Amino acid sequence: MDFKERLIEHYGFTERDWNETVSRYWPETLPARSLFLEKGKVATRLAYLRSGMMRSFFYDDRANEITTHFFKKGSVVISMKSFNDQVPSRENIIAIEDCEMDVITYDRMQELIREVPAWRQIGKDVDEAMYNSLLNRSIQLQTLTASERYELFIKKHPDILQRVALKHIASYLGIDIATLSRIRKSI
Amino acid sequence: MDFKERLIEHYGFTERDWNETVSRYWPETLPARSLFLEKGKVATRLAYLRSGMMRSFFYDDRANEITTHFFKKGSVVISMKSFNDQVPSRENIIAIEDCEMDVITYDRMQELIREVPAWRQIGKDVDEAMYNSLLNRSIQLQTLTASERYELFIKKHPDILQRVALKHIASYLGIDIATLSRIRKSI
DNA sequence: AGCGTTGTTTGACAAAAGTCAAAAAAAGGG
DNA sequence: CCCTTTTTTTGACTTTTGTCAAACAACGCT
Repeated sequence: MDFKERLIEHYGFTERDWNETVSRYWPETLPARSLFLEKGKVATRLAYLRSGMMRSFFYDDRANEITTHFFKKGSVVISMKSFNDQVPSRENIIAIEDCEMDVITYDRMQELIREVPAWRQIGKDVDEAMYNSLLNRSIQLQTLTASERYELFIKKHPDILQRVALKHIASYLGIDIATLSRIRKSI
Repeated sequence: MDFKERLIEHYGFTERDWNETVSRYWPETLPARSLFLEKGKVATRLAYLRSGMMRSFFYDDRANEITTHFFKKGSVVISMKSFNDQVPSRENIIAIEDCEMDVITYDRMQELIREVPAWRQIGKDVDEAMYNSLLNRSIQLQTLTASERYELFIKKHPDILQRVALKHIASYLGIDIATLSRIRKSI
């Protein structure tokens, strides 16, 4: 089911709603290793990721990159706090691979919500999905050992494993890269 | 600043808005060690905690209680997913001390949002505050050692430390109770 | 106040995870 | 394709954290 069908089925979109929507999004590409959002800047845009992969990260006190999220094809790329409140972002979002996306600005999104009220609900649902995934993640960090976290990760995200540097997965899981390497050998 | 003043100042409440609001909340008390919300049940209520303290928790595979959140005086007691989506809760919420609260049901809240649209924004703001606190928490679990997590916790929540069993703080921080006891001795 | 229950500390030990440094492997760019 | 840079693996070692069991302390209830 593609995006349009989902909007019609889930949110009762009419043909007009769809036209109001597509007229405010535009396609963009982002080459691998370039930033979608930079720390300190306000997130003015949100993207629907058609292909490729991104990750969000920040630097800890020793200047290590700490990865906080992976964005896969079909998901919404957003820094929730920065976009929703229009405040400077604390994290960077960077393309891991060449990406194709549909982009909308904050202002256009506000317009769209006025024109197509269902978008308010969609926004809420996106926020909620991100909250739930964060809740799962934090429970895992709280209760599982390093190898349990890794095994769960490869079970749930075999696709990410194939395409992302192990050091990013290690930092995402809160494991030292050398330790992760040994965990992988022992499985 | 009390609750009414905050609503007037922050959300532009009128006298009428305030009356619509208070008519839908009612005071309730909950004695220490009794449940505000039970796992498996739909969260039909939300509470503003006037006094006392609560915590949310679930059981892991070895039947240990895993504490996921502490609710202090002045905060909103809610199981976000269960209340917002009206689905069965995965967690319990229990009073740690005798609690006084102002309670509203999901249905009344929907009414209130229709009568006083600012409540939609308040709901969003509450959700967002919970998201941000969860994000901080998960970054801490991801990047800090057990003792760093504990030291940060006592710095940010000295009040909780005084009033809550250490084993709940230990499980909240993802630390074994014996290890926490040794960390405390070493500080 | 007394008693049973629950929570906390401690010791001895084991397991898990991190550190540092070097070597090996893989990836990126001309 | 080669060279440089980055990433991953590995070894030797240290530190951190967990486990189990027992002793001790605090708490809740009658």
